[in-house]
Amino acid sequence: MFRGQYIHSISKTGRVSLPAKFRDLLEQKYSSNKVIVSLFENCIVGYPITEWENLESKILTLPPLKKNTVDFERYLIGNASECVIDTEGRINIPPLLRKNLKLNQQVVFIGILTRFEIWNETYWNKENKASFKKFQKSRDTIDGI
Amino acid sequence: MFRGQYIHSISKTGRVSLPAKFRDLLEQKYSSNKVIVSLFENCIVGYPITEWENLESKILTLPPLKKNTVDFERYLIGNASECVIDTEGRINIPPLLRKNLKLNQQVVFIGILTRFEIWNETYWNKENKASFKKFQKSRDTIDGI
DNA sequence: GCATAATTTGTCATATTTTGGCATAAAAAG
DNA sequence: CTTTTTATGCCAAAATATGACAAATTATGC
Repeated sequence: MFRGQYIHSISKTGRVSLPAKFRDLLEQKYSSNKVIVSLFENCIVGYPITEWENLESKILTLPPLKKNTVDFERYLIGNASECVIDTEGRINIPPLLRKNLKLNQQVVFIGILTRFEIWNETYWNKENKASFKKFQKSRDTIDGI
Repeated sequence: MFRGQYIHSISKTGRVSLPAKFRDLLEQKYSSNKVIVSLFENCIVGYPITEWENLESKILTLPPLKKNTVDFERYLIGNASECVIDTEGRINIPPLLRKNLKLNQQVVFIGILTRFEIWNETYWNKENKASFKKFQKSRDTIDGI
């Protein structure tokens, strides 16, 4: 499972190292050197390819031309990109995602079970403050825990 | 699967490079250098031939003289056109589609699983702003995901 | 039906971007 | 403190996007 927070540098071309623990997990649990990244709220989400394909196969069962489906797909798939992890453990974040989220200099990786997020450091500091309030609300309304 | 966004230039004659990832997919998964393009909402949709034929065979099961069917067919099929991908990876967008959507200078490609879209950049920038809101609505209302 | 003009297509050339991999700095582990 | 692992700057090589132009095709007028 992905867990924890890590701060890394991102290059001008959008290249960034994955945290070593994430790489180990991808290699050992998922036997894969690929992840899919997409846009989600104010950050990037990254999924191991098998986890992402699960999601896609569900999406493929939706009626493909209905407005609701297209709106959903256009955002989540339209912002997605397959990233190959190179021999140095790095991936490239596509230009438009980078621009959108102002990813330059320092970014924060956050592991969340089957996925991870990548934040602009400044955005993350803000979000993290708001995060506690959101958590307080959700803990009481969430089902099954 | 088609995924992600790419900005490309379109020439005065309507010639435009497909994103390299799209070309690779067409070659490897679909073994084809042809796509079908048509009009959809405020953009062009492009399909690999086999995916398009899937769609057509579904359409052929509809009651052929019902108003709803004819309206649907006239638009989607009536605007469709086959495009051959040249050795440099480019296609030609037919003049009427180009005119209709004001495709000149910069266009945006958006990959959506089995198909892709081509937008006038300015239109897309507008739509993209609305897109996140639409996503927010659809993510909570869509079934099974 | 033929000659000319207009448009489209094929191919080359090149600027730009992306990728691969070495080398070193920084951090972590022993 | 030493060794190992990890992160990242750097540069050469490869891939990509696209302008330019000649050849081929299509359209138009006589």
